[in-house]
Amino acid sequence: MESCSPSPQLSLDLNVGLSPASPSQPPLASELEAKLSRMNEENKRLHEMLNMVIETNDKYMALRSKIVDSGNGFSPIKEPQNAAFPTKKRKINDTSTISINGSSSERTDAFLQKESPSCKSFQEEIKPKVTRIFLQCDPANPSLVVKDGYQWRKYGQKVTRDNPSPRAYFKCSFAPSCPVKKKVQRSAEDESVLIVTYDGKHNHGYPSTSWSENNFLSCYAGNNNAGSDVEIACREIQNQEFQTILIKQMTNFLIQDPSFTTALANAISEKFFENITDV
DNA sequence: CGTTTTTGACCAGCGC
DNA sequence: GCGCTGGTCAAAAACG
Repeated sequence: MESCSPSPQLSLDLNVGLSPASPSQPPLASELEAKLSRMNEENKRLHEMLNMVIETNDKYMALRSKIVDSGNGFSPIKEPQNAAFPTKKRKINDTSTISINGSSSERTDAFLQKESPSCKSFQEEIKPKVTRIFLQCDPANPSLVVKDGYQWRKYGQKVTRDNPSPRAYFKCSFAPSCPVKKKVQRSAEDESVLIVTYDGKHNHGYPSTSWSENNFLSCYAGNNNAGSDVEIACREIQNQEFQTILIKQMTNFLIQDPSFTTALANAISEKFFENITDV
């Protein structure tokens, strides 16, 4: 995953050790090892970034539930009755929702508003135990396999009432005692969107391999060119524009959540009044 | 031959 | 209690 290295450093490193007189000479083993170690470092870095995003999300969820618990005038909003997650029969666990889209933030926002009109990404009474992720994937590919770095064993598939696309059920098979399950289903409204619901928490470390992470990233970037998707995805993540979009998208989630903005306003005004009363 | 996937059957929760 | 539905089980098939 050489393209995942920070680009200025990469362009320098690639020329190290290459003799100008023999440009066609194959790279030395030491160079390959160096590249491999750089790739591993980059994988770690990306994984840390992913964890940071998840952590930030969890912190927000915890903050929100505290605000709701304290009776600040926020009422939990029920899960919308949408096609992918009907609520008629089963109690749906509180979920956090993360949308991952490599191409367009507007598209994801529009989808979320369409898919979950009342939730608009974070408007639910939420515990971090269940996480829902929206993935942009190739609609022509019928596979419900989402490579996210963990090992999953499929144990069931079911066509649900309100969605013609089957829902696949997976258990984490990396550790025999790991209780984590996930459900994968295409959105009834947009077949290019996979809805992945993670249930539970892994009781083992992240089985980090460059291959699995690369595959997750290739799906993450929503790119269909199998041969070069990893490189393109890595380039996209390194791309400042991509990171800007990611930050914008996270900011939009928070801004669009009226509960969050109200809570923020309350917190600011509280602090403001504290200062006034202190004087 | 071990692992994974498929798929029909079964179970449990919920509304009526 | 009954029927509907989502979730899980487990045997058979497929795969590497």
